[in-house]
Amino acid sequence: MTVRAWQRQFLTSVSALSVEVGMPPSILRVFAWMIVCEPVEQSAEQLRDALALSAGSVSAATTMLVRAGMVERARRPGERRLYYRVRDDAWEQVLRQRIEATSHLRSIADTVLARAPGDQHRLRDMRSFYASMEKVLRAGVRKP
Amino acid sequence: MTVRAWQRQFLTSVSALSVEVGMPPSILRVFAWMIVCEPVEQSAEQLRDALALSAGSVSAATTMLVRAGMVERARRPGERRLYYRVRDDAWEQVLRQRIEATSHLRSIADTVLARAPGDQHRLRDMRSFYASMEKVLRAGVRKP
DNA sequence: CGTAACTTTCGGAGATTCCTGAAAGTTCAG
DNA sequence: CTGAACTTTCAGGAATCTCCGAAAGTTACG
Repeated sequence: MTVRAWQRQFLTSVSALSVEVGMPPSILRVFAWMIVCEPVEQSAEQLRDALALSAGSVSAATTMLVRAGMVERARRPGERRLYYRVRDDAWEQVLRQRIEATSHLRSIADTVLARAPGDQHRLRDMRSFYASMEKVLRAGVRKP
Repeated sequence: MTVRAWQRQFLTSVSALSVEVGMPPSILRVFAWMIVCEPVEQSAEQLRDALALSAGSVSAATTMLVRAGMVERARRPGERRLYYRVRDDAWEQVLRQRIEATSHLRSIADTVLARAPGDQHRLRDMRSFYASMEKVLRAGVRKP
């Protein structure tokens, strides 16, 4: 399996974001590869070869991506190998997680506001930011 | 300057997010403190005392927060000290940066799509996710 | 200017993270 | 049930990150 130039470019562009996304490069690389690989389904060994990762890293990455709902496993009858592919609703999962994270921030602000005396102008700003963000994102779920 | 229980709770809740936000705990703690501190304006020394940080860490944190547009410096005439306070438009800056990041992801997808042959169903999904995200966020800027 | 008050820079220690490679665990064909 | 193929777990090491503290740099008053 040879990695083409445009695929390599995609891999590096995406894994460069590992720090801002807060994910290990190897996991980002695996997911990026699964977006551009051919064929769509890849075995752990294919991932290992294409990305020059150890078997352990591939296992950790696939486990994590499956748990996050971005990737799904597929077994083929009469084969020991597992295959992985991007889920159709992968991006909905991403959105869901963002909503969750936003909601969490808002609830932190809520909780502390309930305990804090006085004006708390700055805290209220924070809460209304995340509240409106949350609303906007949830509205984005229902396809317009 | 004594840190109250509700303030401490806020500090820990926020700094617990350092890994998912992708920011050092100390910077997050400084920003969190600036949201709940009294008085609103704090000198570097006050930050140092309240958060038990070294002068160097406080300096790094304030520099970073000022550069990110979340915090502003204030000088007082006839005083050597610098004071810091949360900017009124701090959260607009956060939103702006999110839009930027989203737009960047979309443009990565765009660029690679232009170079990739064939169907690229998965890449197009990614692009349209970030494109619609971008649109939604930009709409969120104009206050409803 | 000189000095005192305050802030920033910078080298390095300590902690954490990420990845590898080997060993153990699973799964399926025979 | 046995053995081979494949996957997961885990300890360890390298690289990175984060923070501290001392020294250098700034700023404002006398």
